[in-house]
Amino acid sequence: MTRVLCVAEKPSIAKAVAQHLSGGQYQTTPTSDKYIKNYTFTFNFGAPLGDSQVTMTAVRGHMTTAEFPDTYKSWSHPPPDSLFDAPINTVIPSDCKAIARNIESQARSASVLIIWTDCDREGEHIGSEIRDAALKGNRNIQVKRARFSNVERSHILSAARRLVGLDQKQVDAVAARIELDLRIGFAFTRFLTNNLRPLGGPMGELMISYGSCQFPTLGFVVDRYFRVKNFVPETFWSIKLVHEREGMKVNFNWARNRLFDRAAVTVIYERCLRAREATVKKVQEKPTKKWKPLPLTTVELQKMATRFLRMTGQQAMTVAEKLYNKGFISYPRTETDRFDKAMNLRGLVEKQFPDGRWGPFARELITGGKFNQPREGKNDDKAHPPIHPITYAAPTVLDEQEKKVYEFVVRRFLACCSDDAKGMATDVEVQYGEEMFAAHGVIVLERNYLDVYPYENWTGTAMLPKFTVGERFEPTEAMMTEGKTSPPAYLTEADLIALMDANGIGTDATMAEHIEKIQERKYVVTMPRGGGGGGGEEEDNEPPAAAGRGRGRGRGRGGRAARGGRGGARGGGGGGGSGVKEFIPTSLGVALIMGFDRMSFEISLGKPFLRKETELMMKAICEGRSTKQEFLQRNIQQYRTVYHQSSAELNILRAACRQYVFGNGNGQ
DNA sequence: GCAAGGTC
Repeated sequence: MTRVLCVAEKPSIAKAVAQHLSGGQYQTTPTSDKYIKNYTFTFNFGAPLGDSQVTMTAVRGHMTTAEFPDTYKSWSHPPPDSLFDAPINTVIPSDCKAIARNIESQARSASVLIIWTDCDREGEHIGSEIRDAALKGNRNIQVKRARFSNVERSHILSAARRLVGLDQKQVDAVAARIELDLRIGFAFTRFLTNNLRPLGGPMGELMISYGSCQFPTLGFVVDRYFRVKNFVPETFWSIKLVHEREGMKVNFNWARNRLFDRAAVTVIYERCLRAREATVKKVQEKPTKKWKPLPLTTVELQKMATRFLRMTGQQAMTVAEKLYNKGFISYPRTETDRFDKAMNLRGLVEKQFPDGRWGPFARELITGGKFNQPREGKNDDKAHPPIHPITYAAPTVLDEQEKKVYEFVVRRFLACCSDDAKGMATDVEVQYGEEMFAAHGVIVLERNYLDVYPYENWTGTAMLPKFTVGERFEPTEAMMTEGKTSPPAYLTEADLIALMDANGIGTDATMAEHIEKIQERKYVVTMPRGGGGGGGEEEDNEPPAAAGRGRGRGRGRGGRAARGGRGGARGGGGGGGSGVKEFIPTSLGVALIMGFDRMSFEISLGKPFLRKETELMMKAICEGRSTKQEFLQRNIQQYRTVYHQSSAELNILRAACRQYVFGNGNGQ
């Protein structure tokens, strides 16, 4: 019999795969790592391996770490820029030694190694770490890799019979990223801390770190801060048309919405009044629907948790991990928003029958024939399915936080397996003078998923009275109104996560960590939205992080929110008690970003472009269009130039710090 | 004392 060693990325996968391959007939042996067990069983891999004696074990994510030699311990000499070409050692940290030894010794008695890490880039690199540990124990071991994207029995069995090789290109791409992040992170952190310390104040004590993800994250917060601060309200005018019929008040919206020219609106308005009557030009009734949500990804979970569960993204992830480790929900780190067609979703819905809150809804899906296949998003990380409940967890076995997250995951899943909400939309268009006005109404006919998913509602739900094409009527009310544009709102955590996601900053597993990091470093603070400071509308000179703004959230896109009517911008739902927090940079955070922005290099460290480029170059390595050597040569050279230019223009950075942190001079 | 990425 062939002797085969299998290694997964985490203990839970090792167990699940062992279970499927052995049909439950396996033996368990503990290792010297408290989380990792070895499972032994027999399995027939088909040709060429055939009947095999298998040991299945795992690592716990990356097993090695990159570090500089001890001679580079000092922060001042050799100078930080020596880190751009210092040697790098890849070592196994002490808490991973037992894991490596286990693989090494198991490899001695095996002739084949099969790597069962996640099928993403990092997984491929972890696979290479496993390979290296195994080769240390057995130089002749044959290395194979299983490709699988979920732990369904049939999928695992077919993956075991279609083994492939490790993809060295992906391994190289990750190795290049690791090396670059280490060099630039350490070099710039030492540079900033050393050179800003003499300024005193907060810089005298704090560590000023730089990281390829934390700086762009800070950049987003600072960027929005300035868009709020520099916002200049503009006055606009509009025409409001109201008609009462059958006891209902119908608001017609002006097709031009609003104009920033008072005289023009006055002329148009007077023409409307002279026409006296409005004519109905179009009446359209058509079925409409509100789509059910997409299957749940990590990014979406974090966004929803910060909006509706009063948690930070980080807290939501910690709780989700606990639920995962207890076996209640699936793996919480995924980019996938489509379920594999082979998955037995009905079975998972049935598991929710016992619940008093959503059990009846789940039952209706299955026994009432209301089950619908979930929508399919465009993302598939080929490593994990969307987040979904695995088994039923009674409320008594969960703590308060776990209850909230579990409830959300279940409701989201049931919503996905339900049907879109359905309604009837009515559009009425009228001509008044030479201007067009329109009213829109919706009647909800079937709530469907909305019944189990309270995080959404179908607003704007209103019935319209009967109108007939060609009829004329004298509007009850026609008014010229004045309003002011209001500034965009500060970023919420959900906004920040969305920006990071869109710009490729961090991964689903690390975004929340970067957000924590820039708070820990005192680059940003959070404040309750609408709270603090009394929110004087005209004040514009408050220092960063000094006061919250009493503003409702803007409704428009592109930061141009408007509220019509005379009252101007007032409390549009952001009032106290919403629990939503917004991110505001500290004076230090502003100084760092502005300092780099004002220097004369092409791409500022505070912008997301460099990191995006890194991401693209990693892709290029994976696709064979570039190599690790080329990546490192180019990037290190680029950052070295930035480093030396930053040294040469240190006065600009220091001036920005004096300006924003101490309020001295204009910093130019 | 420094990064970002895995996972517990």
